Amino acid sequence: MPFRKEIAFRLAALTGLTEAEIETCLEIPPEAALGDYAFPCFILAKRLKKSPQAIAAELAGSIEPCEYFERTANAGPYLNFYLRRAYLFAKLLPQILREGPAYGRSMEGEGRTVLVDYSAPNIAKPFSVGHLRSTVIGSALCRLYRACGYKTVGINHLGDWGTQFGKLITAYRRWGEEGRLAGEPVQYLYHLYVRFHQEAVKEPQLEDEARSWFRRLETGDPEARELWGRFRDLSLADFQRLYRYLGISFDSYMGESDYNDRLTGTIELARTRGLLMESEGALVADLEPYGLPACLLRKKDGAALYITRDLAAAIYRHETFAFDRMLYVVGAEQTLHFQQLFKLLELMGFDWAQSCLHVPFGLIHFQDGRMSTREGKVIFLEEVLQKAVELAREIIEEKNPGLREKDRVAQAVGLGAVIFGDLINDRIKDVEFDWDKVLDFAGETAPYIQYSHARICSILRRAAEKNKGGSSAAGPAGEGAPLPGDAAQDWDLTCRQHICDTNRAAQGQALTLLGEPEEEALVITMSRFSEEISRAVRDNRPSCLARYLLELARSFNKFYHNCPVLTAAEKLREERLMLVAGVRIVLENGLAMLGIEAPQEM
RNA sequence: GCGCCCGUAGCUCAGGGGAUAGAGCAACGGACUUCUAAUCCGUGGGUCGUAGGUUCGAAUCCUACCGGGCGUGCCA
Repeated sequence: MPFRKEIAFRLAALTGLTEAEIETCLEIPPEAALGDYAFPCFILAKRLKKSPQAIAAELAGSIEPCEYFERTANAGPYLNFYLRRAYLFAKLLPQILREGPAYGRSMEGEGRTVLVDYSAPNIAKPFSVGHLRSTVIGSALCRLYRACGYKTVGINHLGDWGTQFGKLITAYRRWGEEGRLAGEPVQYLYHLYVRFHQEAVKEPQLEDEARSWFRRLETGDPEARELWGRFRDLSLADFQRLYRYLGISFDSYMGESDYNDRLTGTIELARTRGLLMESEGALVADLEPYGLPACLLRKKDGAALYITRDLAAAIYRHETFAFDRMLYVVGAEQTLHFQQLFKLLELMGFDWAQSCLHVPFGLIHFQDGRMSTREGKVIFLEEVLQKAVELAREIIEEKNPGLREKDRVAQAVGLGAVIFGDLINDRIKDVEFDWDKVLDFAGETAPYIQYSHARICSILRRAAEKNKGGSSAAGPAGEGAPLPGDAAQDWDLTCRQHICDTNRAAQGQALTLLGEPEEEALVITMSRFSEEISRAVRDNRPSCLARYLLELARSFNKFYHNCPVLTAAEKLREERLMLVAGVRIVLENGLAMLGIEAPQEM
């Protein structure tokens, strides 16, 4: 809704401030009684040589009511704007119902392409909860940018190259058993990886052997290539199973190994730009003049490094996708790496280096220290997801044993809880892994939002049944709970029918009966949906949207407890049905942007 | 040593120049003959790490210090 812009436009004419300046100062008052938007007048005090209180009073007197705002009032140094309730109920609400799944989408990024590099697990290491953050944050960012009209390309830059493969080859040649590899590939490779590090403590020459095997891999040694290929394929298949389960997909799986034939060219380019010097047999870029430590592009044994492959990948991506922006959703511990990467790209003459952005996030750790794949101190994502889904299943069994499609609902709720748990907090914060928290489905969680959504669906379903004289259109059993993601079925027919009815009603009549504080709070909160999406995109922080959805769900639950829908008098019932149908749309669309399903029953 | 990040209620965290610092969890007390109690209502709970500074105004910006995390050339 264009409320902020409207205020900025009107105040710009009266104050001489620019619209952008005004928009950035606008706030939401701490109490509903103080209005819906507020402009603090302090910044004008000096210029006008008047007290902010006087300015607020003056402005309040010279702003006429309009379509959006029914009045303005000064409260101390603030100029407060009161949204026209009739507008919200009669215009915004029908708009939400009309747009349905499209509500919240915008075209603000039209014509621009954003690459998002995320997940990027190390092949041949099991997927741990540590990898979840990049996966879930990156996936949400893709969906959010897409919702804003950007063309997005999600890239899974697989960690399928590097010294760890030398380690694995070494370990497999020493202790490997064909049968075990075939049986449980990822678990077994992990076992070998841990064993390698255990043995390497006693036998340090293992590390040299591993480096040498990696070097042979790089030069195309057939035995090394053959083993690497098998490790890679087996692991990738396992990851893809997990991504499918999580409902996450990528546009490209190009990994580190895919850039091998571009490494020499990349190094040459850096050399011709005068960026490289030799030091102790290695090729080094001196970044000292830019306040960064020097970085190695090639080891003394001739093998390339992570940053070399990242340079090659970035160049390739810009050639291929001509992106306007590229995000690297990678842990904060790699901040320095990306500073060096971006600086090198710039020095190599790529002006698009400034379009590259590291989107860092904090570490997941245990109470007593960090997770470590090498030491075997990890929690597998698979285990977390399984436990969450199982628990959801138990709760369903206890609370709603008659529910159809229990497994699918349990999956939506369990996965939702885990995904949301990772998105709710500012990504930069470290998080302590805590089973109790992961398996908590009450309070600020996805199940809380999903439950609100399911309750609305239940109201809409009952209303539709009532309208049809008891005959249900929900399917053969009449109690169906189809889940989103099921193409044609993802929208319960009864709900759809009902929304069509209310939509027709909305066009024909003004909504005049709504006006309880809970009802106003709902529609005002809904009006902020697109603002919150924009903010999440602007700051690359899905947590903004996650928190907003909680607020809306909380607001709905208050309404639910204070304002009966089905038992209200007929006209009021119709209007309230429209209201909750709108809330349902926002909840479902918002959850979808976070990669979370919204079951219609739970 | 140097660099970056974090420090807000017992716990987990919002708020990132503006009105009386907010949620959830945990604790205690209430609400299911009424649209799903995975819910709602109420109570208690704060030197916003410390000390300075900038400002009409600081949890928010700056400086220093303290505490924790991460990084700091042959890993990714």
